[in-house]
Amino acid sequence: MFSNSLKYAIKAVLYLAQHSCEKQKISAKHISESILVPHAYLAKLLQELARHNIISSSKGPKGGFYLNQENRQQPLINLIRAIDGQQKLSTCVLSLKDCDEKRPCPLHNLVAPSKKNLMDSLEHKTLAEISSEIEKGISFFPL
Amino acid sequence: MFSNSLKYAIKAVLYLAQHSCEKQKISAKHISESILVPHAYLAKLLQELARHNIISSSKGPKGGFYLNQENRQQPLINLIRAIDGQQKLSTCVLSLKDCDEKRPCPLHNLVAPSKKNLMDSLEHKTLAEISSEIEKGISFFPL
DNA sequence: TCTTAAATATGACAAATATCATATTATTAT
DNA sequence: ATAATAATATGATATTTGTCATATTTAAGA
Ligand code: FES
Ligand code: FES
Repeated sequence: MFSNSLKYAIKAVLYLAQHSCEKQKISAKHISESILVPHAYLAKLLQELARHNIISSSKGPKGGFYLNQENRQQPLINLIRAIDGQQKLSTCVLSLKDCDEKRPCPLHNLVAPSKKNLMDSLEHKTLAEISSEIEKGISFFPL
Repeated sequence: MFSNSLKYAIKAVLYLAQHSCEKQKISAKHISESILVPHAYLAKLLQELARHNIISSSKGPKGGFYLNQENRQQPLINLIRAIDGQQKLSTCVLSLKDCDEKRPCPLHNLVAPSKKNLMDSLEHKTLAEISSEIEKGISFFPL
């Protein structure tokens, strides 16, 4: 459902949401060891996320990656789009040209409701909200 | 969302649902030309589907692939499992070991309802039903 | 029984994704 | 200023997925 890269990216960002702030930046190495993801690979993903302004970064000693307030207020879908690209989730499941309510493909009516539901969720849930649910014990993020 | 292989397989099976029966078998070559899928690749997929009893086949002249009554009564999920394997749809979106309502991962509550909804749909909709909707003009299957 | 049409089995090749490595650049602190 | 730290840019390798090709087996029909 989600690519490997995306899973890693989500884990890393959630880790940052919980352990970083403007004053407490975290290195790619530290993150990779914490969430058990190959560090060279994660570094690349983090760079991509920083480039898309999903996360923040600063170079040099005491530098690292972190989430600022603006980052935290973004919906999860932004992260997904940054890693997997724009279209992945929005195209027809059979890759037909125009996925259209007027001319639905044989699977459209079957999957469209679930998909719309999922998209709405991803569109509205912010990183801050997800992080807060972990803190409240509503969800669990094992490392 | 669905792999390329799966999309091709679904198209081929829907084509068979509409154009084949025990007395009217269709060759891989004919199918591949009709649904515009590379024929060597499709042949492999069709063989895999036949092996899993999603579709029927017979060798030799006048042979080919087709759907019998039993094939048509199967839910779409069987086809998906035959091509993409058992686990793809059932695992945690973050690949955590036990996706559990008791200990939901940070994305579980967000995606689980949509996923459950989709799984239920795929579990209950038969190939016959999908095919019938195309015939009734409820959905469209452009070739 | 022989030819032919088709699936089946197997494997080679290509492209995309995932993984690893390294040289460069920027920033902090001494 | 200089040394150390950490991101950035770039690219190499490995694995998976997608694509293509071919030899073998089975069954129909002449
Ligand atoms: S037309 Fe295929 S999913 Fe909408
Ligand atoms: S625990 Fe991750 S999706 Fe259920």
